[in-house]
Amino acid sequence: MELSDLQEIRRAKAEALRDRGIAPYPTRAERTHTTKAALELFTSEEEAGTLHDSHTGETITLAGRIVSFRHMGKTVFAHIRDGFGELQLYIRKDVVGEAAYTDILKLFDLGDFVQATGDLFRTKMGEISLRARSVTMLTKALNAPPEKWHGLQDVELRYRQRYADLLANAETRKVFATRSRIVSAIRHFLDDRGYLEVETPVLQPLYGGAAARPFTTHHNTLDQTFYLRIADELYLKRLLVGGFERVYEISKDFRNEGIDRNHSPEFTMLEFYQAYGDYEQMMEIVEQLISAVVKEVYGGSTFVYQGNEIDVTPPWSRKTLWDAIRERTGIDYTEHPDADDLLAAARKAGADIETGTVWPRIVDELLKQFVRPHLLQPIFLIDYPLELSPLAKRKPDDPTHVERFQPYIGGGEVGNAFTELNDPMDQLQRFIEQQKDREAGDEEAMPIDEDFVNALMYGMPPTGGVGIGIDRLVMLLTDQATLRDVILFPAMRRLPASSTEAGSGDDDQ
RNA sequence: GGGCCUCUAGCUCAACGGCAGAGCAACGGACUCUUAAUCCGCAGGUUCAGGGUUCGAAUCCCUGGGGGCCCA
Repeated sequence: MELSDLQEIRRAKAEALRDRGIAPYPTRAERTHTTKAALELFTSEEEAGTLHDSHTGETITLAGRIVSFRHMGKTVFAHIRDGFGELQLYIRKDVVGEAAYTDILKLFDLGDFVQATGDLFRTKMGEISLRARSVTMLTKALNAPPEKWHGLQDVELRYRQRYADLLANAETRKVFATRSRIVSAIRHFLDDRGYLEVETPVLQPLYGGAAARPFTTHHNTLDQTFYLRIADELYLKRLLVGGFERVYEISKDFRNEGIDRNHSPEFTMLEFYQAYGDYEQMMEIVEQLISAVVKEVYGGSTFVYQGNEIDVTPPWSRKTLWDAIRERTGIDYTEHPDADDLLAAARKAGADIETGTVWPRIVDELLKQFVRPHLLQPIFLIDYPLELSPLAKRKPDDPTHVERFQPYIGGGEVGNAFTELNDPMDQLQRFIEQQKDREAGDEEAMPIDEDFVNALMYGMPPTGGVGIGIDRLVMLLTDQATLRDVILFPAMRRLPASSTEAGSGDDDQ
């Protein structure tokens, strides 16, 4: 790996430190205070009137990255940033000593991690600062940070080198900190309600639980094909057969499909299941869950997504899929049980759908093209056609539809839920129907999972289940337009060999 | 998979057929309360790659690569 001129200059500075017996990468830091704790210390002493000659009496040590550096002759002002904030260092030649001062001037750069010891005071401009008695190197950075005012703008670099994006752009740091709070709030919500967090296989001998194409891999010792899970559903339901009443899992799922602003091949899913529940109860829980999360992030029940104010106060409105499609297109899909017939009606209404599309997918397209864009405020679309939902239980009064709902917020689908199908023979029949779709060329149709049917034969209690796409929820709550902006390291095409030193050509097949 | 856009110094961006430039960062210097510090000086390029058109290409055309947006 060849160093650029700028990197070479910094490497030489690290060497210069070493030559003088100073470690450019010392093993340990001796921080006594975070920047946040230091600011609090000063403010509380100031308020209590215990400052000595307007300085704190206590000597403290801060550690952080140099993010600004202003040299004024025999004085340097610099800001360091740690994980809690920033604080200004005031470094005087007559305080730190001539040799150390020269080191700081000549050998320290923007981006380096340093440690500074001294006491706190306010500058003439009123900024709480550390009057440094010593400043020492913690980590010599060889790469200069991106431009200080504009940050890192290049989207490709922001994704490929997220570390540079994070260190340059406060907004990016904020998005991912919020993401963490969201996930944490979800766990608290479910833990408080007696849900057990579990872990089910990522590598599955048979995939299922959703309509999608899987990633396929191979276990050498077993000499067997495994699939990366596309959903957790069938394993979590097996746990209800085993007697757990409430379980949830927050996990990475993988779907081998295109990448766009709403799809990532690797994404995070929350699924939770509740024995003796049904979709009515699950709707109430979803409303409460989302409200709790919004409250955690925004402190209230409203937020703005892409310019639209959204209010998640329960109860959310509910509308059958049948009504929603009829209202927007005038099409009553129950009057068109034949795919060709429904396709003709859909096209007449202005839908753009390929010839040969199977009936359930036509209904899905009508939903996507005509209904979804209007669903800004939270709403549950309920009662989907049986053909669209092979794992959901039929409505008692209408066996052509199932008890299923999808929550929509901000024009996007954030989840999927049903009263779970627990009749093993019905489930087997649905799998068989899926198999027919598969053979007809629908690559996303589910394979038959006989072990799952066997589990249901032991009996799964009436159950309500929900899946929520965490990434899409985070998009909404951080006002991001692209899924990639809420995923730390989004999947990218590998760069041509020279820069990545890619392993032996593994891109054939 | 298709259409459109994009790739220039470490970073942020100009130059759009006629000498490849600025700001930040760097490097040398002045400055002991600065806040995108200021001031003086200096250096920095395979203009994504390859080919073509042209007296002359970062610029126009073709092929390929990376990325983005829209569509499927």
